[in-house]
Amino acid sequence: MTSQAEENYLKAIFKIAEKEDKAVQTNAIATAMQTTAASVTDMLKRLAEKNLIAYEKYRGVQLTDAGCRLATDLIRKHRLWEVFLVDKLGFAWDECHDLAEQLEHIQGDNLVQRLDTFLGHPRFDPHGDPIPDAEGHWEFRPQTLLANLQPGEQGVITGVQEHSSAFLQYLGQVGLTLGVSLQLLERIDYDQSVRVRLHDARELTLSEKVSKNLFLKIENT
Amino acid sequence: MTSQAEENYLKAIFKIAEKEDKAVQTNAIATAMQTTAASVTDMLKRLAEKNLIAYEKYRGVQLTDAGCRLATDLIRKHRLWEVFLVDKLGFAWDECHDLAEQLEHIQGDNLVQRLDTFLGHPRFDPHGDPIPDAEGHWEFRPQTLLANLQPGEQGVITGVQEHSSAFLQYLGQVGLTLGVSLQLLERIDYDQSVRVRLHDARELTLSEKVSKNLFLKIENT
DNA sequence: TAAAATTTTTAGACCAACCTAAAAACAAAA
DNA sequence: TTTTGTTTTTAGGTTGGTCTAAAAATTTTA
Repeated sequence: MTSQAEENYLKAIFKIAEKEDKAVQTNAIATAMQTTAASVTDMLKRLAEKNLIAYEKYRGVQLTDAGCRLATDLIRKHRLWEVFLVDKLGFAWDECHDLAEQLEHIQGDNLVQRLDTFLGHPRFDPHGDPIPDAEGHWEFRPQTLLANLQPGEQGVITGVQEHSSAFLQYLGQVGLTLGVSLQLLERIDYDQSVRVRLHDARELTLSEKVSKNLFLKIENT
Repeated sequence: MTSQAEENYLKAIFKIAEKEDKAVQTNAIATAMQTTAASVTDMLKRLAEKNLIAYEKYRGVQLTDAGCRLATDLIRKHRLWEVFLVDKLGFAWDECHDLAEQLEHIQGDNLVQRLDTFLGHPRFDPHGDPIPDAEGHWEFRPQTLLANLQPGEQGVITGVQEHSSAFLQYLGQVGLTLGVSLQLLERIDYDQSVRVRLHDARELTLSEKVSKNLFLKIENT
């Protein structure tokens, strides 16, 4: 019905639309998919033909309900497979993305549902991103960037904004993973870096870049 | 490196070569892949170009060492995924083939190895077929068709010759799955059907067709 | 061994998905 | 409002994988 290429476009469009609430532009898709604008235009015509997007020449695109549903299902599959790879197969959280990118395209009755059950209906993936349920809905979880914490405030790591391998590997190395709780000691005015204390009393200095990509749920002390 | 289509051809060639020990013919591949001889010829050229098969016009093909290795790896992956689907996700043994057919093409460092470990290094898949090890080797397991048992002889079900959904479903319905032990009571001369007694004392009559597709390991009584 | 039947290959075409280069539409600035 | 610059689309081409129909090679039969 829908090819892997089509699915990848739908997912890319969904993710761009999530951030900016306006029609998604051809170039934005081209950049996200690492391809050319011409190729994107080609594909947009196909997707419009299948009523998965609303496409007006030169005006950008929007997912239709059907397209949106398909994209959400893909994200659900992707994130469930990531949980499988990390929780069951023991991959690190920076190693699972490319594999999940392939696994999300596997088609079969009941597969997702059975996988979900097997994994214990997880609601978040290994990066803290929410997993849509079978109806395509997910709950909003309030979380704050470490960069926005006040000195003295304490929180537990709930997710990352950037998903690059380099960032995830770095976090893993210094012991910052989901569920770790930490307290903001001080913010250095000069470069906006922050000093934090971990649960085990270890102290770390984190750059502004790190603090702007790390989500926490603030805890009352 | 190798596309899914190429991989499927290699696997088909491997499976045909396994049965008949001579060069594999174009038509045999076409039949197995449900495609045309012309398409097969096209693909054979590509595979020969990549040194995965030895191809001589009009003379059929043989897998090279590289091609054979690739095919064996695919079979390993296919069968490991089948174990996953049945043992972990709870699919029936007649439901897992199509999914495994997709999953076997997933590429990633360590994936197969980790999956193998997670599953506890199974040596046989849910249909009793042997799973090649990481080096591509598998052991031969002596087994006999139910049709070749002598009255009075007893055995435990170790596999099936036919893998059709209809056959597997039928077996499941009458309680014949891997590991079930049974004794051959008598063979009816008229139609070569057989009467067997199961471990739980239940008696069944099985057609010749069934008895010629069911493997057992003979047990000494 | 020649004719008939079968198998295999070539020739030519199609589709999905991509590309580059050029043209067209739109947006911004002078 | 005309020019300039950016974005998007079109035009035309490539590749992998498929197809049908026709030609060529091989095998079987007479």
